[in-house]
This record gives sequence, structure tokens and C-alpha cells, in this order.
Amino acid sequence: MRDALQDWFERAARPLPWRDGRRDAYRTLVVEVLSQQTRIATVEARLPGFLARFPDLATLAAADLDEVLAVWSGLGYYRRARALHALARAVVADHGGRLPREPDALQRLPGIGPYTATALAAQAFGVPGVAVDGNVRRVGARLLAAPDPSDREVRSALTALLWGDEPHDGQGAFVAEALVELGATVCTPRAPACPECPLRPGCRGAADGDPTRYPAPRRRTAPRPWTLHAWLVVDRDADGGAVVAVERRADRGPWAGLHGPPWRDEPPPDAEPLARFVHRLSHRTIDAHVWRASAPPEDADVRWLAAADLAGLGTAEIDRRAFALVAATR
DNA sequence: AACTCGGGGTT
DNA sequence: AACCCAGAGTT
Repeated sequence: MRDALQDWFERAARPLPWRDGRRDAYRTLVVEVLSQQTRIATVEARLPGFLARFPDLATLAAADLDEVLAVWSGLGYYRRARALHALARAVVADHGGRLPREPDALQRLPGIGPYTATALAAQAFGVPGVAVDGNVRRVGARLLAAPDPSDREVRSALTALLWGDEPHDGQGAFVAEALVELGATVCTPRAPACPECPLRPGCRGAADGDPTRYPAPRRRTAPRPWTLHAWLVVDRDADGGAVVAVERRADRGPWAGLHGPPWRDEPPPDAEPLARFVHRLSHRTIDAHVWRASAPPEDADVRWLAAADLAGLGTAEIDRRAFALVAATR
């Protein structure tokens, strides 16, 4: 079965930019962290910019956190950027500047969980294993015809199917990546292409006739409503150019450490409404109001920046949407 | 085990 | 409007 998977992978895998034969550990790390809960098309688009600014682990470790957040702007889950920066510093401090090879050691680093540790060890260092992400969880659930198997059950079933017992060193470095690829391109959520699947002979879900019954849809907590008011304060600097009040958020909470206009639970007094939009997060539905205020909130510690300077800051999408209205204040 | 944390593509 | 994305960290 492992040979069938390998044949399929070599024939059908998407030609992603990082599948070029170079298995540079740092680049693989960056790809994996960027890929967490993020579509591959987005990773393809943003990887070059990240690597241009932080071409190696030492450069990343030496950078300021704010520079990393700036490059991460718009990607979401900004904790990943903080963790990746902390990881680079930890590897320099504790591992001589080289990533450890073993999954257990990798998982002790910031931002590296069970999936990324296994995937990174496999792709960067050839350590065979089954990395269970959302794609592989679906492959495993269908293989077992199980509505909600644990990650351990999925790993165990796939290990048994592909190796018989334990992963063999040297013969399965491709497996982790191939299983994810299979879930992403063949064993898709709504319309799996079972005739193309190298694992079909062992798949109970396909044998039962409707593999899309597995896994059962995840119960999600409904997004809670949240109302926020942006205090957009536009002033003139000494040269008459427009400058806007910018606040850096605290280091915890949503959009930690990113820059935006001051956002508060209450609108500014005597303010002119500029816009209102809905901004959706996975667990929040934000009713965002943007006001032109005459002054920042009293508790705000703001910097005054021209529009051109905003590009170099770490900002979230909701901030960009508010700042885009500065032009409307003329 | 349930929440938090982004933003957007697919169907 | 669901559903989910090459998940990890915290409570």
C-alpha cells in the first residue's frame, strides 16, 4: 500500500514551490508554520515575502518582533508569528542555531505542536511518521468509517496500513506529506475522487458507499457578536501632510501587538460617522463602526503617522479597512 | 474538553 | 450559509 501511495504522490502531487528537491530545514519550518490553518494558495503568495526579509533562522532571531508582525500582516493567527520569532531565538540560544531533528524536541519549541513536529521532522530530516492535520483526519475517518476517530486512532490505522507496524526509517519520509496531499486533493470534504485514491482498497468508507459521511461535521460554537468603534483621528503635521493616530495593541488578546486606530467599546463624542462594516472571525462577528474623532481616547498612547508609514507596521485586516477611510475625511 | 485566535475560499 | 483550511496554546 505504501508503494501505491508513493506512486500516486510522485505522479499527482501539486508542483508547489517548495517541492523543488531542496529540503532546507528553515524553509520547511516557515512553510509549515505559514500553512497552519491557512490555504496553500495563501502560503504560496506570502512565502517569498517572508523569506526575502528573513532568509535564514539567524536573521529571524535577530529581528524585532514588530518587523515579523509587519511581514505577517493580513495572514491571521498572529500568535504564529510571535511563536516563530521566539522559536528562532530559542534555537539560537539552546540548539546552536540548528533545528533539532527529533519530533519530540521540535514539539518543545514555541508554535510547534503534534502535527507540525511530525511533518517538519519528516520533510526536513527524513524521519518517517504520520502527521495528523485536518486532511489526514478526514482520510483516516473514511478509511475506518469512523465518525470521530482520535488522532491516535488515525495515526495507528495509517501506520498499520502503510508500514505494517512501526514506521521504518528511510522508507517513508514521503508518507506524511503524501497523506496530507491526498486529503487536500483526492479525499476532499464534499466530492472525494475515490477512483484516483491509492488507499481505496483498504478504505471502509468507500466500501460503504458514501465516504462523505465521515468524519461527522465538527460542532462549532456560534460566533458571538461584538461591537467595536474605531476612533479615526486625522491631523496635519508641520508640513501640512495628513497624519493619523495609531495605537499598538497590548501583547495579548485579539491582534496582539498589531497597530490600528484606537478601537473602543464606545464611539467618540460628537463624532462624524464614516463607515460601518461587518468583520467576521471564526468565533466573533464584529459590528465595526468607524468614526472621525477630533481627538484620540484619553487612555490611548498614540503615534501620528502618514498613510505611507502604515505599510511598514503590523496591522490586521480590520485595521486596514478602517485606515482605508482616511481618504474619506478630506 | 472547550475556548481562543484570522481571514477567506468552496460549495 | 455552512464548512473548513497542511493547528497551537490556554483555561
